[in-house]
Amino acid sequence: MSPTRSGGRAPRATSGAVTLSEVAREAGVSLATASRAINGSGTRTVRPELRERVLAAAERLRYVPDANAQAVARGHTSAIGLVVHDIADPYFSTIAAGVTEEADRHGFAVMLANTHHDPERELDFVRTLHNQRVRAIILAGGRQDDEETAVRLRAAVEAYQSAGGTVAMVGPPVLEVATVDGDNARGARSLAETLHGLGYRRLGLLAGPQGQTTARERAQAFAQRLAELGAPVAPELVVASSFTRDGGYEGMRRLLTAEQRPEVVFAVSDVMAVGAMAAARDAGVAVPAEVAVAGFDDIVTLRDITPGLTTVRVPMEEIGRKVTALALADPGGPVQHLSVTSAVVVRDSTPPRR
Amino acid sequence: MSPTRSGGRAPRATSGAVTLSEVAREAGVSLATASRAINGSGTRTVRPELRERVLAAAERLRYVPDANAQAVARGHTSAIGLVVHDIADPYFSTIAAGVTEEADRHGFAVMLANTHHDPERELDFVRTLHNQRVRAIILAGGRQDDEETAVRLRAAVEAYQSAGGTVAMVGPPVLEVATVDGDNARGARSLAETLHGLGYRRLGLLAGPQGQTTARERAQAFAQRLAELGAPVAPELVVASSFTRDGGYEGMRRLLTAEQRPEVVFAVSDVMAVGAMAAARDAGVAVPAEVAVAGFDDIVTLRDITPGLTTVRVPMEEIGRKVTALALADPGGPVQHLSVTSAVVVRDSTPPRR
DNA sequence: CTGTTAGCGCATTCAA
DNA sequence: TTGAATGCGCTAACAG
Repeated sequence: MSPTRSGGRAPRATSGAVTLSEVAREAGVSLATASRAINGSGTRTVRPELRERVLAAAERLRYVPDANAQAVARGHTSAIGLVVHDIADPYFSTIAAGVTEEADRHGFAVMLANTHHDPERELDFVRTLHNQRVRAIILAGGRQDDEETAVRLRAAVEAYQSAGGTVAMVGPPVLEVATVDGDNARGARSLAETLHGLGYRRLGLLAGPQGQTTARERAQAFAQRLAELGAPVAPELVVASSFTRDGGYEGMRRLLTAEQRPEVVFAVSDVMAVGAMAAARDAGVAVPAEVAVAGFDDIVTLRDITPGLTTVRVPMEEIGRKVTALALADPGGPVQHLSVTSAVVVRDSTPPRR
Repeated sequence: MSPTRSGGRAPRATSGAVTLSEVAREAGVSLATASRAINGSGTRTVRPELRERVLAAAERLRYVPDANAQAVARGHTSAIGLVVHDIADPYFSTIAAGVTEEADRHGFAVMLANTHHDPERELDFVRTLHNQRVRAIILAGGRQDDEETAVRLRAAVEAYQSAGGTVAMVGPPVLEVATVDGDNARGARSLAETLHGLGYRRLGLLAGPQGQTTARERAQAFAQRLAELGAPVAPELVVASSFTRDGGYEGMRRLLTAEQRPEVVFAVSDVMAVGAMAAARDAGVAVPAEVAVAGFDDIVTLRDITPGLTTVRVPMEEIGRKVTALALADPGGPVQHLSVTSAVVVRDSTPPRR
């Protein structure tokens, strides 16, 4: 049985997968040598000739290493977890694109978890990802302030961390966890200044779900800056709703029934803004002639709508890349907090007033 | 050392993760019993009292099972892989939403792979997912006809399959692999009929990348049906381009320079249609007054644009759910081929003509 | 019903 | 440089 023989067909592995020891046997070397030849981690201590032989055998047998077994043996995996509220939402899917890209660069696989805005499922997923022993977990949704589950979530996160996992999230800096800030507060302030500068004085606010950090940050910073500028948002012109198209639609409907209609409405996300514009249209109120509209995010898919939507550009893909880089950074170092830069983009939906 | 004692703090696992044997010791039972108590797979053969004790110990120690070790021991994982061309594209992210939902129902984690339309990376990802030993791989992008890599991709897929993996894809039925058809051909034919019925006779076609099944299916069926109806698309009014907003933009620019401008332009995706509308706008050509536009997909985020975009609604989330169900179906059964139903949605971008 | 034991596929230490 | 042996965390026969 000369090991170098290669005429016959590859043996049919009845059990399905080919194992390293089969490769070793086929190559006529020991299991250890085969292991070293195939991944050569660290010290490459295997004679070229043997290495060739092993690689050839692996190729012939269509050997594919078993990442699970490697994980058990090595004590760590090559996967990270990504938790989003709604992968169908362009905001999150764009972040996801950045995450997969960066993870790819580092040779990591990405496990995707979609919570559908359910804190309970977010909790479950942290456990699931812990269970999968992912090297790091990225929490892309804004924190929810639901005290109920927040505490349990924190517990799950801590359990994961104390087991050696790294956590990174998108949002304002918090202790013990690396963060990438989306620059929401500053962006919202800038937008407030811009609208004020354009001449708007009576402003409406579709504030989104106030339990969510992202929405609240944007809404609060916006309102605060306006107050500083001497044009505070009237309480009856602030409406909370869900972070969706329908949330924007319903919110706008309510705003349009106010005794004094706002001159401009700021929706805390582009998706909501689109809903708001639809509501105005359905109500026979012209945008921007009768009511101007502004959003937040600068979703790519929405850059071509008419009238062009004034918004705050958030570099979502960059956020995804950065948060992944943090998640994969040396666990030894200090907890890092990065941020990106948002920028107001003025388009036709908010023409200069008076 | 009474096992029931519980006063002290949970032992600090210096190595990070808590193992099953630690739980067993803490509970004063054997490793096997702990294993049975915690997952009770199949026959639940453990006395309630002991079970309680084990569960309590696990809780106290914050034990989280190691899915990798379980995978090695059991011989299979509880994860599936999803390969998409571009997760930031609403088409794919919505399919992904359906996939995660269904996978979740079955207790499977989802590994996301984003190819960025690169066939080479698609190939790599199939290997990576094979390497991760995912139970099934879902190929969500349309097949590419690039002979070069197509052959290698098929080889990788076959290697994965012969190792026991299941493959399911979105697209027209092909051998050896479960498929869910997006009803592209029928949808495109219906749209052709609809536009013809509205009075359009000179039609333009933004055909997308002809190397991709999805785009080609839509374009071909559309053109063919129009030919049958006696209104064939003029060759100079067919332009191939990328499956993106910019592809639609550039394509439309070219169409607008034709000696005889088309009455209506069908872009094989909504995203392209939006680009096309932008191009018309930038060229000072009114939509739909001077040129009508139709798309395909009925992307949710684009349902509120003005003028409302006539399109073909594709139930992407349903596709995601179904293809996942197929991927997770009993591997023993015959290869299944499902399909979903698309439907033409007429909006303002294609008003009746003459 | 419970414990003992033998792997699962692979990495790695320790000798040779 | 190479091989034999050990162990990773867990499941699954196999005996009691």
